[in-house]
Amino acid sequence: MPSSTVENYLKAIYGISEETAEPSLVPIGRIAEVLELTPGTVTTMMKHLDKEGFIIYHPRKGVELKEAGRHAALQVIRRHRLIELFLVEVLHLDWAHVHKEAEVLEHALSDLLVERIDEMLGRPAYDPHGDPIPDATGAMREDRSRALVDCEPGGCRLVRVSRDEPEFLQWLQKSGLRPGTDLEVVGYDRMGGLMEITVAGKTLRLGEPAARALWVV
Amino acid sequence: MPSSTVENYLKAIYGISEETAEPSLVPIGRIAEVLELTPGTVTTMMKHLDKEGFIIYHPRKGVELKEAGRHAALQVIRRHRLIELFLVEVLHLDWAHVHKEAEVLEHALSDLLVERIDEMLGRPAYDPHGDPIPDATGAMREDRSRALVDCEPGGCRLVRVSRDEPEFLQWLQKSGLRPGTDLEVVGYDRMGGLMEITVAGKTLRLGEPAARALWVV
DNA sequence: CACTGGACTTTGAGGATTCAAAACCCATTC
DNA sequence: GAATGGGTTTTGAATCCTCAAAGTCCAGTG
Repeated sequence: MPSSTVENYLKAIYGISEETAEPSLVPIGRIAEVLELTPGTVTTMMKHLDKEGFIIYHPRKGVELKEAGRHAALQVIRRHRLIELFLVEVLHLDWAHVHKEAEVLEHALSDLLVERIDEMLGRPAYDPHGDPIPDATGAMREDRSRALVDCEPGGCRLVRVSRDEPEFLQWLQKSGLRPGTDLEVVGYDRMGGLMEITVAGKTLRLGEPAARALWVV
Repeated sequence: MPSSTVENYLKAIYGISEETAEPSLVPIGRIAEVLELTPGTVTTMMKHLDKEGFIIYHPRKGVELKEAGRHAALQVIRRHRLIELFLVEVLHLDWAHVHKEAEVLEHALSDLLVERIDEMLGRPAYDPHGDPIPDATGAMREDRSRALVDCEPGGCRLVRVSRDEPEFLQWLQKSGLRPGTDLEVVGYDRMGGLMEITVAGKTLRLGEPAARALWVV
């Protein structure tokens, strides 16, 4: 029932609200930034989403998702992640390129089709980037990973990658880094923002933005 | 590049122009009927499609596709038919229900994805309804079938079904009629509009609209 | 407490797509 | 040749989503 535009707003709001551990209001400017729209456009839509019962709009403060909004967002995220996995597993598309494809398809698949795909993939819990896939009710695994950048030297396993750029993902792949890969932190130079790790015997140096996008247990 | 709205107009125009053997101008009212829009809406869009170079708009007479329009239409039809086959073959959706699903997805799949699906299905020539699938250049098999309603008594093979309603398709399926099924025309009562055929030993009676939607060789 | 800067809201507008209803054109009829 | 009627076009308006730019609010500063 919500248009794909509305779905994208809700997904963005959900995503931003998940960025911080503490629950807090999502600022309008942040939504505008994520969706690459002007703040005025977002304000207009926030009033609309409030009237529709998806969010509570606190003028000049920000917005928060209501249950209906959270649920709609999780359904879109579920579709997105199932589609990504489907494209990789069944159609053998490249891990690095499925994101944009899924961004479109997540608004075009019927519930029946999503259910069929979910079933075919064996009700998977994680997508190709290591993000948890919500089940049909919206529930998903708690994330227990830490950002690599916060790790002390020692062994750990990469479980999630929180960036979407194909170039970055392709570089990871070439470096042997995929969700599931075991690695060892050699050391981190906080001042220089440079981390040294070992993967399959080879030594790699990561900049801080990269080390912040890799999540390990 | 054309919006999905434009794609639907072009697909409709192409479809109507294929209804008659002789090439002739496609009337505005027919397009409105197929797309369930008012004639005024269609007129507006025809001017736009003409300006964009997809068609030639002859006011008060009708429209004809230019090469760009024909090509765009065939690409959409290609996507539609490949998606239908994919849904049936890979996701095991019911033959009777894939049309509406494909109607949405045909506007959401990238060229890369279409190519991948085409390859996976072995570059198929026909979709689940027996309609020919254009190749990447827009070329497709010539259709040599005749409407069942025009057949003399004797044996023939069902190759195509030209209606989309799930109820009709489900009824066909229950009656053992699918593209590829051999059948025998027992007789046709033109006045009563009733055709009697034999399928796998069983006798079936078809009304004229049904006998007109079944195509045989 | 007045001032400033930054974030947010408002306003006016435009593109895409659609409708209802009035106006129009023209082949056919009388 | 004028009238009729059906298909087409025009007109005015609405919805959805978007922007630019002007206006507003408020936390923090001096």
